[in-house]
Amino acid sequence: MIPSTVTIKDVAERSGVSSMTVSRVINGSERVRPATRLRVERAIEELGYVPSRLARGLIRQKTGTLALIVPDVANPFFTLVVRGAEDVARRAGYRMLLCDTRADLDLEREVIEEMIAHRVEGMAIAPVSDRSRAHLRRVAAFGVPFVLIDRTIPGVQADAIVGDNVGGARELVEHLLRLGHRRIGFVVESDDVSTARDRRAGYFEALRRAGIDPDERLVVRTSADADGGRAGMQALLALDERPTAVFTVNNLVALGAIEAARSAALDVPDDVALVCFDDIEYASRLYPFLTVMAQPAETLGSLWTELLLQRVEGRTAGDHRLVVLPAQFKVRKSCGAVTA
Amino acid sequence: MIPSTVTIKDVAERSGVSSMTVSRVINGSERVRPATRLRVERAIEELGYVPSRLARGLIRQKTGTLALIVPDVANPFFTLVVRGAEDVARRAGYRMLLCDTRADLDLEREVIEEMIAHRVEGMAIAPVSDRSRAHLRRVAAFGVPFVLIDRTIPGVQADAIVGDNVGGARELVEHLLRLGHRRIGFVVESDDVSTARDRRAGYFEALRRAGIDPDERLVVRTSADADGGRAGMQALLALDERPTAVFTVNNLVALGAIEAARSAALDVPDDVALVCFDDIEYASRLYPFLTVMAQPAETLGSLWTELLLQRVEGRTAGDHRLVVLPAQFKVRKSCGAVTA
DNA sequence: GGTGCGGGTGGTAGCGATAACACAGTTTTT
DNA sequence: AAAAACTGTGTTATCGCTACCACCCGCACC
Repeated sequence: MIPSTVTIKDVAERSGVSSMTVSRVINGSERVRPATRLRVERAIEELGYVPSRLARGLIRQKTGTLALIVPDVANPFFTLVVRGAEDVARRAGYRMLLCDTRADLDLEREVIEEMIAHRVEGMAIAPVSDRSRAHLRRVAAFGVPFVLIDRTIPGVQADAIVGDNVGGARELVEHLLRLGHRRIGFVVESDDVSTARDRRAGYFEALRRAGIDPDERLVVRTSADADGGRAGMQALLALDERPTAVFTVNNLVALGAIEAARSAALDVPDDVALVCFDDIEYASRLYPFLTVMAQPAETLGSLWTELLLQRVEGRTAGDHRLVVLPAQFKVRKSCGAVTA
Repeated sequence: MIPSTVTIKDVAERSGVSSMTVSRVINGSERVRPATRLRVERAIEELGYVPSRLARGLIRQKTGTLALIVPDVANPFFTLVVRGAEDVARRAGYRMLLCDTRADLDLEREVIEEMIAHRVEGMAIAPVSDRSRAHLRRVAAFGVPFVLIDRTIPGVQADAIVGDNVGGARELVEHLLRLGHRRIGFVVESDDVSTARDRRAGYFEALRRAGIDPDERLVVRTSADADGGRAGMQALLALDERPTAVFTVNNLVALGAIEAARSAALDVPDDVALVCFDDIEYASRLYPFLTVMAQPAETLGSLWTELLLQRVEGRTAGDHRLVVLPAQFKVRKSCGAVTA
């Protein structure tokens, strides 16, 4: 046990050549006589030699690893991002270090530092909030290419891939307006996350276009999870004039909102209509009643490698690009027409 | 840009000491005069130096990384495993390389090879099937400690953490029996996955204890995803004497089964009762009608590091341990009593 | 005033791989 | 036939860091 790792020298010795020749065989160089190559390959086989990426990385100054940093891997949206990212990274010959920041700024700083120490060749980051700016500047200062995913940050120059938050939100709200809703609640997280900001903008834009004077009391700010959704919905239902429809900033918030509505003995969509951003794949199959603006999460996860590798390999030196992926509107039954 | 990475020598030069002293400062050695330490720390700060884990790993023969290899990160069960694993790995001072094998044996072999090349200090593997045996032998031969999670493999000596599949399945089926069901269908994947084998054993055990002669036609073998569930349910519904209740091997299969039942204009649980292994967190909140045997996925993901690190750090040299986590029975409404 | 000791620091040699060059032997070119 | 080009291989010098040992210094001790 613990066979003190076979090195290139062991292989060289066993096959009676220098380690350079072994290196050439490993790397598929042409400049090796077939007979020699065969001897080396047999020695590799017999010894079970696997070249160390550590050593190779040190001399080549490339580790072959990328980092993906997200606020919550268990969020169904990011789960798909992760799968898309892992897949393309591997196809491109890279391994992926996954970090979950738990939406914690300090933890984010810490893991970013660790990824720098690991000399990852690039990072994809869904930042916690605008306050992640300092962390990203550090990454940039260190010369590590990175791509923002899902969320942008004002003042941070970088390639970014996001969904169409303004347009998507507007479309969802316009859908509710077409159904006759006039008092539309909005449950949203803090404004220092770009997605929240943009969806808020879309919400107001839709109302303005419809000539509706927005009522600030209908906009509730909470945390971006199910607990927040529950609290937000409760707040909306407690209003004197409660909304007939509610737009929640994402899927988890929607879940909490539905639970709160049920607790108040209200039915979705009969008593209160509901729409949200992001789909919940499995839940939607079981309960196909939630109207959502589904983002192409897996695509979002798979595109970043392309952008990143263009930077890494120096194929793109120009301006930073913002890729906005169109969201897909899925009308289901969570928003009946106003009947009252 | 590309500030050609600051090295320990740059720091040494700037602070007027040797790189050994800088190394001592980085590693918190006592043997450094406070004044010197201060000078070095300032230089580190000014240059933005971050020590390379590559170089350190090469000399220390430790990379500080672990690998987690699962068949599908987007499966809600594994998603939780991933989160649990990432969390404890980081707390223990390790980074985590995540690999998704897509339940593909060839891909599994490939990623395992890559993880060996990366010199991870340990792996947690949810193997594709019993045919992963060869891959694990390779890992063992290389002296890399590993833990099996969720699935065991006959003949592979290793620490393992799994749910109580036999007991859980038996309990689910016994629940159906208590409700009066006698013809209980079982939709399961191939027998070369230990979870399927064990749940099958639990299914038969429950029937046997109840004195029921099992009908092999009620056991349908398909793939372990929603498509398989759909096909499996269709097959069961096409029987002359169709089952009044169905047990599916996991949550995704259950989703497909429900869809198939609906397509056949049958209601769950009124026309056919349904139970399954694994919960679907978000779906269950939205549609709280599925009776399941929930496994402590996140715990399963977090325990492995403990087992693994005991091996890595040589704290445990003894026999391999099998940790069986009790499953949690969640009775919801997907299994009404037999009314016909 | 040697000897011993421990604190603080530096020198040197690698970890395992590859880049860059060197070089002998063979083949092609002029 | 000499020069040029190519083939196949080895030598050497790192990559960035740390293990290991050497060393110098000041102070206590006998």
